[in-house]
Amino acid sequence: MSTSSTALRTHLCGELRPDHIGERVALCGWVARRREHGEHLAFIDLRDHTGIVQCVVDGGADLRSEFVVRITGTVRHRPEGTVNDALATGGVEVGECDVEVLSAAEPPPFPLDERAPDVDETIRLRHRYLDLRRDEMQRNLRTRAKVNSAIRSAMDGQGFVEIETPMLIASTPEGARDFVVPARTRPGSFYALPQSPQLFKQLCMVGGVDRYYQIARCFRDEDLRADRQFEFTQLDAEMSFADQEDVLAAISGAVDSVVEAVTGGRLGDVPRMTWHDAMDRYGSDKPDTRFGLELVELTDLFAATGFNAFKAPCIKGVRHPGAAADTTRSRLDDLTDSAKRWGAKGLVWMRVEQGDDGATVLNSPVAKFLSPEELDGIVTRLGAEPGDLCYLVADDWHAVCHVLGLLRLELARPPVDASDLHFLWVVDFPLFESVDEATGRPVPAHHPFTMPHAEDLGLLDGSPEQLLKVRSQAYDLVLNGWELGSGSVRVHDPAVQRRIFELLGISPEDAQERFGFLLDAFRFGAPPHAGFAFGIDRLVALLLGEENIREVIAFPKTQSGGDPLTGAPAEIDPAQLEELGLRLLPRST
RNA sequence: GGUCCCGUGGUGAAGUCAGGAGUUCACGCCGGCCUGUCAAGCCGGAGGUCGCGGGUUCAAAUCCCGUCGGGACCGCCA
Repeated sequence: MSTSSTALRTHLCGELRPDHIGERVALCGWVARRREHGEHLAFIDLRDHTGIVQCVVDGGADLRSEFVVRITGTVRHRPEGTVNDALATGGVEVGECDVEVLSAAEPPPFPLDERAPDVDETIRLRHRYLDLRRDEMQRNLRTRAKVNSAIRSAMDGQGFVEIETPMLIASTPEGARDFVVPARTRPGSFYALPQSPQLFKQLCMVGGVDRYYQIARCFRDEDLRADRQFEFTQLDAEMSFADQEDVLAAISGAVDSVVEAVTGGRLGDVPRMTWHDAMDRYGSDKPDTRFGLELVELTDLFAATGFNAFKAPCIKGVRHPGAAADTTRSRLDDLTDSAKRWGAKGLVWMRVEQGDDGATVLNSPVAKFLSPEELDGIVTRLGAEPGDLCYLVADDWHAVCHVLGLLRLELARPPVDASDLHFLWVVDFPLFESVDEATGRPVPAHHPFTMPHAEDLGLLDGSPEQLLKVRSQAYDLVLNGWELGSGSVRVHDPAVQRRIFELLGISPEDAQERFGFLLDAFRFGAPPHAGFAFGIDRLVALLLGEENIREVIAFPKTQSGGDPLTGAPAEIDPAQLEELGLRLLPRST
């Protein structure tokens, strides 16, 4: 069946070309623009999802913006000198038009053209059905559909089976805050919406599925961001009898298909970096490797320093080449404030200048507290040259990396750019991200079913310091500083699982209570398995050069979680509450 | 939980720092003119509780407090 012709139309607006000249066509669409020249002539730009074509109405036309019309006419050459190269259809026009109004329309509340991105986003969202008519949004929706399609064929081709897992599941206290749904049939009980299909996909492995995937909607009740919505979509996958390499290869295959479908290019070999390197050099577990400004280790230079602020377990620096001239003092003060908000005790900045004797000197409020050797060391280690600005932070390793990592982004992060894609696997995540000072227990970096590195298993019985050295078989996919997704090899050995639960302070009773169904399943023969999930909203946004995933979601929510179109979230009828056995607390003021 | 920015006819902006008549610009809208335009053009017109509430002041879009809405970020997101 043709994708163009229907009962009401023979062609789509954007597909008319000189090849069609002479054909009598019927087009349907919206009046994008009209140029009326009195009662004798009018130009109507007719728009559908494929584009715009100019229709010439002799005798004028009483149409308004966004009227839905059916225009029947003849495709013809544009007269000499009136070809419009800005339009794909600009070589032709539709003449001898009969116009039938299918729906009249009120004037749109905002311009549906290239000016729309400047419009208050609330207004766009309140009238999202109008926003979606725009080229850019049509492109985004269709690219997203193409991505889903590419993912499905890539996963199908690799032997993965698409399985739908439930949306109404039991809440587990780990991870993000759950969205919760009251259970009418069991008052006082609640379902939760899945943060991910994690446990179900592992059950699929026990169920002999071998390779599972799902384009899965996930829900997390945490604060929203440019790259985070309450509900988002992941490619979720799991493989049996597989290790990390198998998973990376399979996911790379899917991402490669996506990149090819969207850009025509190929993914190529995705570089890898250990988590420790990522933190050490970029101050982030999702480093944006499109630009330099790497963190430079300086700790040893200050082993015997007299400067109290630098008597710290870790000191690192960042060099911002050539930034001295256009970085004002007030900007430096702002950066210092930011660094403090990010958790630093302070931020040391140094302007690199050329001294009278030609030597490189550091101009900084703290320079007088540092020895010549220390200053020389900074210059040498950072490779500082006159005109540069250098920033130093002293604290423990985590804090230094974190603050300089954020500073690095603040100083030099390039805008989203679809033509400059730096994919990166971050591997060897630690099993535990920290040790809780109050309880002395390690805090898991991933979920508690993450398999440690085989050679680090012995450290599980060691000191807290040794525990923090345990690497896990967990890995993230990063693109231009956005975490696209993560995965791990799962624990399938009951002894290892018991030990990890024990370390985390999860008693056998707790474990049974929370994940009993999974542990039970594992008792009946669990294959070694590993998996991954990546966020499709984020991937599509970055591939399209969008700074915000709302641009690739048909009906997204605002930062406060509202939908200006439907008014969600909304109060519900007291009768509904009654039926659910719920009563509202008085609002706190 | 926190930091910062924004809110002015339907839309986008200027005006706010430094208080003085709802002032201005562009688009859109309505009417008129117009036979080759393409963000058509020309002429005329309508349209605003300056988000909301309170305070200061002779006087508030402008200053102060609060609040609502939007955005970016930190925390949070196993």
